[in-house]
Amino acid sequence: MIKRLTHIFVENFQGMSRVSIKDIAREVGVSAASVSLVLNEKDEGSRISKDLAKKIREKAKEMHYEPNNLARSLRTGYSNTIGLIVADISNVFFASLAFHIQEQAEKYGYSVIIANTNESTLKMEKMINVLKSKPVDGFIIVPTEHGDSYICDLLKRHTPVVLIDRFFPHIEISSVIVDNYNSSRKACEYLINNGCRRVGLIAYKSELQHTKDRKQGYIDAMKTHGIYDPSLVKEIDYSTFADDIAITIDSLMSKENRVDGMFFATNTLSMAGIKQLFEAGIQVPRDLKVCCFDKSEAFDFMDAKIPYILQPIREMGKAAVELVIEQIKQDTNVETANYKSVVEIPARLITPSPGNVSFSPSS
Amino acid sequence: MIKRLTHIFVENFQGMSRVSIKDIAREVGVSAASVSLVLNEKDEGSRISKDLAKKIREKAKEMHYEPNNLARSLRTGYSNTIGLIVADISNVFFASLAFHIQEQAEKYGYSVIIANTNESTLKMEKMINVLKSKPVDGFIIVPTEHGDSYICDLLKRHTPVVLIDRFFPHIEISSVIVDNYNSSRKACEYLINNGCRRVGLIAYKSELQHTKDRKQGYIDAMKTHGIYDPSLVKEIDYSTFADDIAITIDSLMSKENRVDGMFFATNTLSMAGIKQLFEAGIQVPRDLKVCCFDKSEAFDFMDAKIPYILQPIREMGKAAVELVIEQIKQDTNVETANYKSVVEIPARLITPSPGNVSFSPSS
DNA sequence: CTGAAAGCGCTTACAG
DNA sequence: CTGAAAGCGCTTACAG
Repeated sequence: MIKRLTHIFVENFQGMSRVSIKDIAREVGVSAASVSLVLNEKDEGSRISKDLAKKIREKAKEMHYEPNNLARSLRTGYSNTIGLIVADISNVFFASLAFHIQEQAEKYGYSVIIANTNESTLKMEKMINVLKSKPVDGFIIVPTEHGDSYICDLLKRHTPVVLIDRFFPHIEISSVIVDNYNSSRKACEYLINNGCRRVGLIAYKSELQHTKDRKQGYIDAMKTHGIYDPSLVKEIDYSTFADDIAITIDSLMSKENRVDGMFFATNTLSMAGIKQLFEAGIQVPRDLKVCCFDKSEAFDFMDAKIPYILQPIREMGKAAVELVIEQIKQDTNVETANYKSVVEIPARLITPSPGNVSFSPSS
Repeated sequence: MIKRLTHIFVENFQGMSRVSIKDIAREVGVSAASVSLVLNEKDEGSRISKDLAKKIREKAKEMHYEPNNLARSLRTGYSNTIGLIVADISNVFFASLAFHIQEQAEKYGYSVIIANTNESTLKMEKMINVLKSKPVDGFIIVPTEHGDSYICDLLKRHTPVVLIDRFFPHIEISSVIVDNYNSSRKACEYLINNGCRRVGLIAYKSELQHTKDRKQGYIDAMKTHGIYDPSLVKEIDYSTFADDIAITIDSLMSKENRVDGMFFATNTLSMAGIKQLFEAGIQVPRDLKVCCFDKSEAFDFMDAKIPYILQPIREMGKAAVELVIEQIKQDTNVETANYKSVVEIPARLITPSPGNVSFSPSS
C-alpha cells in the first residue's frame, strides 16, 4: 500500500526537522552532548559556560532546529502524551470533557491524543493498543460496559491509567466520577418535594456502576417516601434507544402507569425523551414534571425551565489529568505506589427557582 | 516537574513492550534481522523457510511481543498517524467529522490524533508543532481565520496537509469543502420560491472563504430576484455571538426591517437563533420562514420542519483521508507531485416537502 | 569543564 | 538462505 521509498521519504519526512543535534554541534564546534545539555536546560551545574550555551542556543534557532521527539522518547522512555479514550466523541458531554482534559494537560506540558470507541469494547481494546504503541505515557479512559478485563491487563502492566465518568468497583483503579447516587437521589427528591407521586425513571440498561448508582438513587428516594413502584423503572438498550424511547414514554404516560414526573438518567436520553414528549404534545411541567442528569440543549426550546444535574466537567478533567500524571511520575519501585484513589466530585442540582440547590455530601 | 528516574521509569514504561525483537531472536536462535523480516511479512522471497517463519511467529506470540512503533518510526521515517486539527471539538459538526475521519483512516491502517484549536490561530500553530513532533505523517486541518501563513509554512516543508470545511483560495493546497456558494444560493431561492421577499442573512463575520461564499450565494439569489437589501445582511462576531444573536434577531424583526425569511449560515448560529426566536415567541413558519446551513438539534423541538443544507460529512472525511494519504505516499522527488486538488462535494437541501431537493452542479 | 561512546528497538543494505 | 553491522536522533553515565 505504501511505497517504501525510504530514503527519499525520510528526506521529505525529516524536512520537518532535518537539522539534528549533530549538525548544530558541528557548526558550533562542540560535541552533540553539549548541545543536548544546553537545549534541554541541563547546563545548570555550570558545566557549560554561559557564553557557549548562548552560542549554541543561537545557532539552534538560526538553523531552525526542532527536536525529534521520537528519538527523545525512544531514549528517555516517555512521550509526554496522554491517551484519552472516550466512548462517544459526538456526545457533547464527552466532547466537552475532552476539551477540558486537553486544557489541563497542557498546563503540565502534556499533549492529549483522543480516540473514540463508539461504546464498543472491541474498539476500546484496539485503540488502547494503538495509543500504547504511539506511545502514550498514560491513559484517561471512559470505559465501555464490558471493558473491565482489558483495563485489568493495563493495570497488570503498570500502565498509568485513570477511569473517568464510569468506573469498576471491583478493580483497584484510580477513577474520577461524580456522586451519581446522591445526585440522582436529590434530583428525585426534588421532584417529590414538588408534588410528584409517580416518578418514572428512564435509564440505559447497563451493568456499568454509574448507571446502577443513578438508578439506586432514584429507587431509594422513592422508597423513602413510600412511593416506589418498580413498573415505573424503564431501562433502554443503548443501541436501539432512538426507537425505544417513544414506546417507553408512551408506556409511562399510559393510563396504567400515568406518571406525574420523569427522571432521565443521561443527556442523550433526556434529549431524545424531551423531543418525544414534545411530539406527543405533552406540556412540561403542566402535564408532567421532568428532571435530567446533565443539561440538554433541548432545554433551550422549552417554556419550562427544567431542573437538571450539572456535572463539573472541568473539575473532573482536572482531577483525571492530575491523577494520571501522578502515576506517570510515580517511582514504581516504591511499594507505596497508590494506584487507587477514587475521586468523587459532587454535582449540583440546578433548579429554576428559588435558586440553585447545592448537594450536601452523603450522610 | 518530572522526576527523571530514567532506568526505573523505562522499566515501567517498557512494561508495555518489554520483549524486543532481540529477545525473540535469542530464544529461537536466529538473528534479529530474520525476526524483523518475518514479523513484518517481508519473508515472501522464500528467504526464510516456512517452518522457521512459523516458529518465529509462534515464539513472538508466546512471549507477548509487541512492536515498539517508536523505534520503527525512527527507523522508517513514518508513523502511520494522521493529525487532525479541528476548530471546535465541542461543535457537533466537527465531532462528527472527527468520527468519520477516524473510521476512514482506520481502513488504510492509519490512526488519527485529534487536537483542538478553539478557533485560535495561536493554538493551531502550537498544536501543529505538537503533532508534528509526535510525529504524524500528515495533517487534516480545519484552519482558523488567520492561519493561512502558518499553513504555508507547512507546505514549504512539504508536509502532507489537507484542509477541510474551510480553505484558502490564495494558497495552492488540497482542500475538501462543500459547494458553499451553490448550497447557500439554492437555500435562499427555496425561501424566495416559497413566498419570501425579505430574507435576512445571519452569518459570522469572517474572512474565511466558505463564509464569504455562503454570503455571496445568498446575495446573488436575492439580486437575481431583484430583492437584495444590504441592511438584511447581519454579520456576527464569533466570540460574542451568544450575546449578539438576540440583538441581531430583534433588529431583523423590527418594524424597519421586518423580514419574512431568515437564513442561518452555520449550525451554531441556527441553534442560537432558533432559541432566540422561540424565546421571542415568534412562530416558525407562520411568522417567519427559516432555512439553515447544517441540521440543528433545535429542529427536533419545533412544530415546523425546517429546511436545511445537509453536508455529506462522511464523504468529506473520506476524501480528506484519501488526499492526505496520497500525499504521504507521494514520491516528492517527482516534480509532478500534485499538492493541489480542491474537492468540492455537493451538499443537499433537505426540505419538508414535497421531497428532498437535490442540488445540481453550478452552471 | 567536555567529548566519545553506548544504547533505546527497530529495519535494511550488505557481505557472506 | 542468513547474520553482523550500521544507523535513525537523542540522552546520559563515564572517562578524561
